[in-house]
Amino acid sequence: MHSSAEENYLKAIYKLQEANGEMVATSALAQVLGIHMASVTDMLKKMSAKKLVAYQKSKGFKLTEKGRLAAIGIIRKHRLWEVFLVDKLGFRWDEVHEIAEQLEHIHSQELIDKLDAYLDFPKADPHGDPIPDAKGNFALNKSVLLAALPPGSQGKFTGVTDHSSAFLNYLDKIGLSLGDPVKVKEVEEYDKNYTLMLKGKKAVVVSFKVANSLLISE
Amino acid sequence: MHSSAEENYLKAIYKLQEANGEMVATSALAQVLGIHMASVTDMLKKMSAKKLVAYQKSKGFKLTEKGRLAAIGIIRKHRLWEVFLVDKLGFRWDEVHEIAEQLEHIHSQELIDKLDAYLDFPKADPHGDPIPDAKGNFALNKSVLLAALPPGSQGKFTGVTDHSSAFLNYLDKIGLSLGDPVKVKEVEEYDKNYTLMLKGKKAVVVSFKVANSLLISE
DNA sequence: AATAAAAATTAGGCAAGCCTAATTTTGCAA
DNA sequence: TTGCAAAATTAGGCTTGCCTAATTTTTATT
Repeated sequence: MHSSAEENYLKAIYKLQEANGEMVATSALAQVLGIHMASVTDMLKKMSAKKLVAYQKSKGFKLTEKGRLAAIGIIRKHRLWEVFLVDKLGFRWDEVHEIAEQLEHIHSQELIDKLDAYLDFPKADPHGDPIPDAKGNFALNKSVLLAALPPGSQGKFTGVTDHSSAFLNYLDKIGLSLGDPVKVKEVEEYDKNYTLMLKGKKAVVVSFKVANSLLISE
Repeated sequence: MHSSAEENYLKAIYKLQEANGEMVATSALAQVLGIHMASVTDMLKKMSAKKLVAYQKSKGFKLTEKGRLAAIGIIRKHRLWEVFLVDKLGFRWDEVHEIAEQLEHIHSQELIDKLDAYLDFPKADPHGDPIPDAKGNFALNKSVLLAALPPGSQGKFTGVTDHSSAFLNYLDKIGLSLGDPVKVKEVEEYDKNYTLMLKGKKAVVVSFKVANSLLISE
């Protein structure tokens, strides 16, 4: 079994690879984990020895297949627990991240299998992030950033790329929830503000920063 | 916040005090925690500095009020999670201890409050052990050991003092479940075997060892 | 190619929690 | 009361995962 520290490295490396391509730098990892580079070098040496990551001289490192599967397992646990916290316990979507960060390190395959079944095999967490199945496969979601859509486009709001409480609360405030239909009415050239039509013909104007944090599908 | 190691000490000390009276010995703690005495001495020095336990020269040590409340909080979490695992996820009563040992160390007061409400404020865990409320109070249960009852007595089976899988599975096998009525039909003087009448007029003969692990109320 | 800045690694340390071995303290029996 | 055994503590060490400071390697710029 892996330690919590190792699991946090695995998750962080996985996410960095997702976001920035193949190879991950020591400095990038240090930054997202909030620790010093020397510590990262240390830990990666140990994780290399365990065949969880592979170095490539002066190019960085990446997860091995073993490491990738372990990382997906942790992400699966995190997201299932988030669903539990919101759907069953009644937490708000901006409150669950820290608790799930702890729960994701509980070691019991049977627990996760039963939790998954209890939640009725959800495909996404409360922020729209996809949940891999027990075999590590994601039901692929072909969402795009709202900021990439031209005026006139429409679709369904299915995820966020900014998971901060501040952002999630902002969405609550303008009345935008996961699954809602969204139409891009107008894009102001000058400041890139987006005018959106929401459910119930409600028009809202959001900044590019916001448009760049919303994922749209369909 | 306390570390998992500290929490395990707190829980162990609490249980030893419950079972054997006030003062707890280094050796007893080392034994139940499965570690060496020197390690216990180390840790207790640290926990003393934090005012979680109080030494009494050459008499042993005991929990301070602060330590007692912390211990009860951990026991509360452990038992609530056990209820969740059995009632919601469908685990058997002999399977939940190890998983709850991990879950009890999750730090979030709000999580426990919501879990408690979600489970409808249970008063006992799947083994009949009482669950303290949010203020640390146990709804007192005045159960007695079956082995202390004379022939002819009857009551309800409300708890066990042996939590091993082997014992719990044995109870399943003879068809005895928490809450069932039990009557002591006969006690054999020679070998102290107990003949019990269970639900549906089923008679079973159990050893003294078994009678000594069953708690009866009412 | 020279060199400065950025990235990475090495070296040495620290706290938590455990260990073994050695020593001291305590308690009980003769 | 002595003396031995059990209990407890001290001393020194180890691993994990982090730290700072110093050094080396890489990369980018001129």
